[in-house]
Parts: sequence; C-alpha cells; structure tokens
Amino acid sequence: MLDPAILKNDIESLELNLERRNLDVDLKELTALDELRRELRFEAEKLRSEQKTLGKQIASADEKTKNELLDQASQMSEKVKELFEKVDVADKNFMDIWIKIPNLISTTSPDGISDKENSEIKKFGEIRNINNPKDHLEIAESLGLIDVQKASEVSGSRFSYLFGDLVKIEFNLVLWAMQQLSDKGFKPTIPPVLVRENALYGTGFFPDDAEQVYEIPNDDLYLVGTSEVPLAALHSNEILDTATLPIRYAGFSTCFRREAGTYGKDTTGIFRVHQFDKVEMFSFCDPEKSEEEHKFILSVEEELLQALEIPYRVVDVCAGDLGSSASKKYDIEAWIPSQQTYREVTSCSNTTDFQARRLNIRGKADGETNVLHTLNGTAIAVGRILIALIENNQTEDGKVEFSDSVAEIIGVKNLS
RNA sequence: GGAGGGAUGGCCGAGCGGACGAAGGCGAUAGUCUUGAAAACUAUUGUAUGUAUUCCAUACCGUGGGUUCGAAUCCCACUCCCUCCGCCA
Repeated sequence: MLDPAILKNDIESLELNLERRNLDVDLKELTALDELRRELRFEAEKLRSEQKTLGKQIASADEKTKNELLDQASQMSEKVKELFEKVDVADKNFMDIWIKIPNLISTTSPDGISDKENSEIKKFGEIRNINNPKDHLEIAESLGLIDVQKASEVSGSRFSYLFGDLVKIEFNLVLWAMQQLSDKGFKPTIPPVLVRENALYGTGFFPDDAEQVYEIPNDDLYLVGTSEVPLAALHSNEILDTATLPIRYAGFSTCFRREAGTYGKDTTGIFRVHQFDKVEMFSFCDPEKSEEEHKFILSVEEELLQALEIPYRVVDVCAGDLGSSASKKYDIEAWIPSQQTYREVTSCSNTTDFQARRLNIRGKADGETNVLHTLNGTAIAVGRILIALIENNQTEDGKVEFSDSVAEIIGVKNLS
C-alpha cells in the first residue's frame, strides 16, 4: 500500500506510475474521497472532544445540574456515534480503492506492457550445442525419475512424482543453498505454509491475485504460493531497531499455486505445477539501502546458478510486467535447450515500503520511526532448477552427466 | 475434541464504571555527585492520525462488536497463551 499522503504531496508521480502500469484510476475521485474522510474525521473528533468534556462535568456535577447535563450528553452521544459511522464508511470507501493501487515503479525500471519488453541486462554461461535436445520429462520419465501420468490420476494435472536420484538432488540442493545463504547472513527458516488472509493482504497477493491461492475454507486458512508470505509477516506490527538491519531470512517451503488462467501453457513436465519446493531469500532493510540490498540478492542468485553451471540471462522486468507489490524486479532466466530459449528460474523484487506499510513493519533510529523496505528473491526453485540441470547436461543417448563440481553439490554424477 | 485459568506500556505488575494513556517496580536515556566506574538522587521514557507542527485534539489496555452521558474496568463473539483429560506424526 502506498502512503495516502502522496495524493496531497506528489500526485504527479502517482499519475505517471499508473500510466506506466497501464492502469486507469480516477485520481480526482480518489482525492475527493480522501479529503472527505479527513474532513469527517476532523469534525467527529472535535465533537468527541466536546463530549468528553461534558462527561467530565457530569461526574462532578451536583444533582440538579446533573440531569440537565445528562440530557445534553445523551444527544451529543447520538451525534458522535452518527458522525463516526460516517467516518467509517468514508474510510472504507477510500481504502477499498486505495488498497488496490500498486506500488510505485522504480524510475530505473524499463517501460513496457508485457514480458516482451523486459530488458536483458546480462548473459552468462556457455550454451552447449546439443543435437535434437530432449525435454526434461522425456529424459526423466524414461529413466524412471518422474511420473506425471500417475500423478494426474491421483491429484490431477500439474502434479508429479519425483523418484530416486531426483529426490536426492533436491535435498542436496536445498541443504547446499541453505548453507550458502546462512554464510551470507540469511537465517535458515522453515515457515508455516498455511496462513490467515491477513498475511496475504499484507504481502499484496490479496485482493488482486486471490484466484491463484488455494483456500482451506473450513479453517479460514490459505496455502502459500511462496514462503515470501509467512517470512514477510514474521515481523508484522513490529518496530525493529534500525541498527539490526538488514534482517535476512532463507525460507524453505513447499509452494502451492492454482495456476488459474494458464491452461495450455507449459503443460509438459514439471515446469509449471501446482506444488513445488523452494528456498527463498527475504530481507527487511533500511529504506536508504534497499537498492543495494536488491543488487546483493540478485548477486546471490547469480552465484548459485553459476555454481550449478547453468547458462542464464538476467532481465530487468518492465513496468507492465511487475506485480502489484514490486517497485523493481529482476528475473533470471535459465537456458532451456528443449525450448531453445531462456525461461524464468528466479525472481527478486524490491517491494520498497509497499508490504511493510500493509504489514505495519517499522524501524526505529534515534527516536524516529519509519516504514521499512522489504525484498524477496528466489534462491532455489527446485523443480525448475532440476529441469535446467537435466536438460543442459543431457547426453546424446538420453541420459544425464554432470561435471565433477556440480556433482559435488548435488551428490549425483549421472542420471541413467 | 472436552474442562478450567488468563491476555494491561520494552519487561514485570496494579487498576475492575468518571481526575486513567494508565500506579509501582525493572530496564533504557540524560543530568547531579565521583579521578573514573558503581551506588544514590533528579528528570525523561509507547504508537499512530489530524485543518496540530516542540503546544493541542483524537484513537489505541489481545481483536471486533455491544451496553452507558462516560469503558482498561460491564456484556457478547473471536484470536492467542497456560493447566488438566482424550487423541495423535
């Protein structure tokens, strides 16, 4: 959520932002709603103040004047109640719209409407020349390492069974990533994957992306699509000592996504599934330093991919392709031989104060409090890393062979 | 799942219808004293919003409603914590 003060102080930035996001919002109406609620509140508070004074008089009044005052106070009470009801309505009218206003886009993010306008800022790694590259499913299925058919019988489409060495690789990857991150000051964390709706509102997934989230209606809980949600909410309603920042977490969790509206997209294998495991980085940091922190998180992502010898490129995500909470986002896309293109394997966002304001996360230094910045980034999205590892290291006879240094990380030299 | 007890400021803890944004203590910060430190003493010590900008007003005593002229205090619902019983990876 943005600071509503922007309506008064810097409406031009807001206008520009909505334009870049290709959104049409009536700012005049919003400003009017904001002014109305302020006005009403001012009036209501004034009256409330009078009511309190009157109430105090009653306490010390003699019997005679007391009845008179009580009469007066009774009427006053009615009025105050009515006025505050109006204030509540005005607040709600404003907030219903305001909560949907997305974060301010960084001036450094490229313009554009869709991912086609994302700008490539770096390429790394050598793309091996593979004759007739097979896709990961074909390879893994034939080696008995993945079964999506049986999974779709049991659970539906976009689920999978992983077997044998792929399981071993997953656990090794996760443990390795945790170790790397821990060395860099990220506290290893296993957060809850079921959360209340508050955490989803706070992180900006609700109300806009609610259709992507699995719901447990009996218990009013939701399955998270990323550990970003419980990690961000970890410090909600807290005031952190600025001297302790940045506070970094490395969260491991299974992630659940409904993938509504993606029918027909990426239907092969485990690229886009309803359930996958992920190690996620999350940072609470000083607003002054969030750009720096963002670059740091990106550099960690690159480091991990480089160690795994996966060719990739980094893209600066354009305005129209940013989620509502992100101010700036870098995606890393790994080379996928079967598709002869780069596909997203990690993503890191600077959400500036957007989530922190909603979650009420503040910092305090020298008696001053301010809303913090939060950032998140993928360390290892297991499924997609497995795909990149399998496809980029496939051999001509449909097997997989890893380099010694990669094998050392993942604990497996060959898939055959 | 059943039966009880509880939730107050950074922490402990009093208050149980009016002078309470909240006693007292601890902690923290500043000052006095001291060669320095400790101790002692003194003062300060939450957050947010506003048509207020070192003043003032309003809100916040787990959350949301209600009763009342007036609620930390009474009533209802919810959430969380603790104890006991049952069940359980």
